[in-house]
Amino acid sequence: MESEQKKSYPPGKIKIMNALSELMREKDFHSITTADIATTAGVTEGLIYKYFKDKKDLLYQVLNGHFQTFQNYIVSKIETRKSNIEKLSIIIKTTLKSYSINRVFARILLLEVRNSPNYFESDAYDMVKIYSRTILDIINQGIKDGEIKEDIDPHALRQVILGSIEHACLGEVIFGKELDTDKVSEHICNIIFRGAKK
Amino acid sequence: MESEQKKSYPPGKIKIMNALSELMREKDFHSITTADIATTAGVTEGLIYKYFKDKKDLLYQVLNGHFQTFQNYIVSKIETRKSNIEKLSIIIKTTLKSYSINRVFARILLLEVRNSPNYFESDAYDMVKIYSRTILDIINQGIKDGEIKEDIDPHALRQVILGSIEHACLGEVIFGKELDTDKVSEHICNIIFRGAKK
DNA sequence: TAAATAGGTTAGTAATACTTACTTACCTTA
DNA sequence: TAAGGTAAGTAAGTATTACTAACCTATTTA
Repeated sequence: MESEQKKSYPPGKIKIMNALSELMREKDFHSITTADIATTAGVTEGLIYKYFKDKKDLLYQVLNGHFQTFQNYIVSKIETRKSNIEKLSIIIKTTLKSYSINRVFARILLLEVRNSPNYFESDAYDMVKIYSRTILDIINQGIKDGEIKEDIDPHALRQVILGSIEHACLGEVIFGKELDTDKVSEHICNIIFRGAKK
Repeated sequence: MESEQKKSYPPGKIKIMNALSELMREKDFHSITTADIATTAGVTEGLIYKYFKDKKDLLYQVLNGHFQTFQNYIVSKIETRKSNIEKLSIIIKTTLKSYSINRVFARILLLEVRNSPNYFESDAYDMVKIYSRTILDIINQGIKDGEIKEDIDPHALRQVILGSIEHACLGEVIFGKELDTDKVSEHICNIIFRGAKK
């Protein structure tokens, strides 16, 4: 059920990371105490600080662990397609699905890390930048290939795509609502690519 | 310079709220201590708990204060317009501008409150719901009036609109970047209403 | 065999959100 | 005009919690 970490990490470290992951399904990060984490993991509080600089570092590393799953899932889906619009559609659908499958990941990424400045110097954020860059590249290629209108601002389009995805997930992440990712992504793509105006 | 609160609040309460507001321009909520707030306000820590249930309640009330400014600004702009598309465009532009002018407000709304469940029972969240409902109503009216395609899902369109706005502000809020709100909102509207696909 | 290293524990400490008991000043209204 | 009530504010805590330092013990390594 748990166990995303396959690395040759010491067992205690894995237990700690899984414990936080588990607790974050119910509570927000700030109201989870280090004592909580330790007892859930079945280790002592002190051990947390053997493996993690501080509580936030633990959060970032958990985030990074989930990122692996995310990246693999995304990459496995895009490559085969030739059309850039199709690629973007796949990214939208796949990202939505990833967030849906992996809600703790979504919760950390969308709600918990963004308010602490040092997150933006973390490895996890580097991965976000790569992901985000990928989208921009596809957009630019799409404009070059004549699939996307040339009067579209690439950065703006990326913003609309990312914003739509994230906002669509919020209800899910915050209230635990179910989300029909196929349907929602279709609706979003419909709006973004074909436009809402008659 | 400060002073948004005109209500007949006791002076200490106003000072406390303004103090938090001020501190939040530089730090994130969690790294601001109650001692910080008290000294900045020129009162004692105890007084905070005379007027606010806890630190988060203070945050929510500050948010509510800023909401007043926000609502007034928005409302003053929409009413005169007749076209629904135009109304939505104005909302996008005006919201972006509001966030830009009032960054502390944006920071609280987009980064700080969403991760604590009891925010969603606060008065502040009720105002968000009203704002959000307004957008949905305009969309539905737009479909009825034949301005917006009838195969568009109203909730999805709202999500795209809100998501685009919020994501566009993130850089601003997190990194303090400047944002050309007129330009950005134009780009966003261009994509959402006319579509990105050639 | 000595020593270093890895995995883990115990028992703290400092900081910080929040409380309780108290003071002072102001406003009723009888 | 004085008593009583209340609103505004203070002082001095307490309990919780993130984090630390020193210690233990087994297993590898030289």
